[in-house]
Amino acid sequence: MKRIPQDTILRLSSYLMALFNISGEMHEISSYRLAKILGINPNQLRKDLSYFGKFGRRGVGYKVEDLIYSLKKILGLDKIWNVALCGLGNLGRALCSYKGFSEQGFLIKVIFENDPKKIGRKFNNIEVLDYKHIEGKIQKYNIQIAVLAVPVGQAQELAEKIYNSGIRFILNFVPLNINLPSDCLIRNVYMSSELTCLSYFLARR
Amino acid sequence: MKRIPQDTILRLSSYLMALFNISGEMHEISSYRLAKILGINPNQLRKDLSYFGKFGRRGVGYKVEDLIYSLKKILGLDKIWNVALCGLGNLGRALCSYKGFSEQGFLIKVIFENDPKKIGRKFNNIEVLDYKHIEGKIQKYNIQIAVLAVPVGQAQELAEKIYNSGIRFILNFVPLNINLPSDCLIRNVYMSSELTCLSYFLARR
DNA sequence: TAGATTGTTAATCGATTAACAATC
DNA sequence: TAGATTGTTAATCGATTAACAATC
Repeated sequence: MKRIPQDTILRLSSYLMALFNISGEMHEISSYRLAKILGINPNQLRKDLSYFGKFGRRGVGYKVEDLIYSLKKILGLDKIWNVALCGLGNLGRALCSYKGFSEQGFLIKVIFENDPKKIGRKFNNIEVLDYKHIEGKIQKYNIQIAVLAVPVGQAQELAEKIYNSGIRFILNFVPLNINLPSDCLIRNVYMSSELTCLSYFLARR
Repeated sequence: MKRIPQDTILRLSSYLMALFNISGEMHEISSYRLAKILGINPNQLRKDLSYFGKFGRRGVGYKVEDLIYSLKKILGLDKIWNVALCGLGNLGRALCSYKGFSEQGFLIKVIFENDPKKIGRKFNNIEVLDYKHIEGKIQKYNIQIAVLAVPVGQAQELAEKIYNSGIRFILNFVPLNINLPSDCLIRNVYMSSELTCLSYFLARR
């Protein structure tokens, strides 16, 4: 199979999102209509899908339920993934309570902290453990993904601990470019950068 | 000036982030070293900067403090922007308490909600008001940016209200493609899509 | 001066869009 | 059948990378 751009994967995810949102109202949809909802080019939508197979009927379009099913499978959302949340600050607590994650099969199984006041308690019925115990607990809970929501100063060191415990998939909310070997996939969510992007255009409006 | 790619703006923001993180330790830095920290090509860094002028010294590199100053100015971070937060759920509360925003000059001035239990109170010393009053309050507080963190079902209607009140810059956390006239700039933060991207590669590992 | 590094143009690469035969 | 829409190849477009003269 040809190498698939990471942007394609992100778009597939947005197609799925849009399909969820219309699934109550529509049974079938054409690439043209779906692309319009998403504000993109229908050719791109079809091209993205074509990397993975044929999902529509010529002259008709796509069955919404079928395409949802196919996309979930392509994206690995037909499985359950176990997640470790690192950092139980404001953002960590919000992420922990966020329904969107569990609905998609991402389950937060354990929380890591270094604040003695938080360690040993539970949050949302999830154990809050000391950073020190990461290694063993990653195995115990069969964690595949780590979510980083700690202060900037702690992030790099913690990321290395996580890497050494065997984790290779990280969702990073810390405004810092984390340095790990290239076999580790890191997706960065830089919220301030998004605002900054708005700021740039605001200043030139 | 040549049209500047939006990706360039996002990268400039990441350069600034990296410079903040090293500003305590280094006085000068070359494009080569800075690019290495960021995991990108130094040519790209120089190219991105070249859209806006000359910021380094040949044979030497860039003064960290100077480049920070220049980037802040380019990105409009030398100004204060007033923000309205819509939705005081888990995510809304986290965003409201997030230091990263205010540090960069993004000040949340008012919060909008439709839950009668929340309306009329204060959160972090910020007024929580009814959606109904958006129009007038946007003017009163001189708001430039709206942050959307409401349930999916309310987002489109609310976005239209915001648009009609004159806002043209939106940071959207709702997993929905919001449809507004093209003179409105919307940056989407789809947190689930980021996890989904990890899921895709996990499933194929 | 010699070495280093910028700013910028040119070359390459990849992604998006257009076009259209296949087919429902 | 005629109209619609897919799947896919080819053309275009833009972004990234390479290269190098300018210059500190």
